[in-house]
Amino acid sequence: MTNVELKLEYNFITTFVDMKLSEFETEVMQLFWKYSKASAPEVHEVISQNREVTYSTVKTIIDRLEKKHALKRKEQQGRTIYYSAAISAKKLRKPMLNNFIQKVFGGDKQQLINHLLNDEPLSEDDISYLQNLIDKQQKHHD
Amino acid sequence: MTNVELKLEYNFITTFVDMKLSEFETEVMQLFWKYSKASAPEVHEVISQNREVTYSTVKTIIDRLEKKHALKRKEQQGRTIYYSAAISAKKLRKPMLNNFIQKVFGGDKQQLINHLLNDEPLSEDDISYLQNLIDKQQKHHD
DNA sequence: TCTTTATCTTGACAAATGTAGAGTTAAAGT
DNA sequence: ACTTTAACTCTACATTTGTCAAGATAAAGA
Repeated sequence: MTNVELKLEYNFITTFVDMKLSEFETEVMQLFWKYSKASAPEVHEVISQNREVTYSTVKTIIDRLEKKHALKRKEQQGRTIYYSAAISAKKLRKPMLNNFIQKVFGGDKQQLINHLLNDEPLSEDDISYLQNLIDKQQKHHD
Repeated sequence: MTNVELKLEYNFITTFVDMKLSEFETEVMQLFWKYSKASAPEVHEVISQNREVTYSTVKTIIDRLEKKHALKRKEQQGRTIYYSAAISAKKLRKPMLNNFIQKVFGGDKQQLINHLLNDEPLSEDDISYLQNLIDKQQKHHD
């Protein structure tokens, strides 16, 4: 997937770390950005609503995310470990989006915007949201 | 990466085929969408402008794309085989984008639009371009 | 306290992916 | 015709990824 350059600060020493998440790992991260904390059984529960997958599989993904320092243990209740995101959505999404544009749209951001707005139907909600964004930007120009 | 459902038509028989391209494979496809035909040495040449990679590696990727029916042999000049895309950019991008939104933005398209448009300030040109698109879409809803 | 149950840990494996060396062979150059 | 070169084919391999079963173990319930 994407190679995320993460800048970590260990008491005044700045280090660069590369984080690379797989598709499944990225999918799981969504939940931690949404809910701030979650346990493996909970994640399993949610993912299971979409497709068939065992607890073991989900837990393995979570373990790998922990090893990659994308998740950290937050607290424990009984035997249950609660994890939380150790890296923000924004930090990950930015390089991932750039990589996606590079690989799938040949680096042409406009193409992506085009595709998004022309080839996929926008809901009325999407449209008013977009209108709003534009209006805001418009102000900066006046 | 993404699972692309491709509808192929073999003399009146419609078949569904799943196509799954890796990141590198997707990257290589860009060139074939851009140039309509290219040889392995040419692709190698272009990719090499960005990173270190041997001809062998590139050729392997092309072979795999051929096996997946994403590329087809178009013509031969001497020993050199020229390939061309056997699937359109649009067909591939659509499911890939959807998958990306799902996995990276938790299915929230507006988040993506937000990222795209707020990342950098829009030029007046961008704005009028967008306004135009919106107006067009708006019509579909009325 | 003893049993049941839920959660975790460990180890494993096939398939996909990125990577490339070695060897073959057909063109091209001399 | 002979040699050189460029492109191809084939094989291989380490790593990553998705997947899970089996076993250990702690908490909860009887």
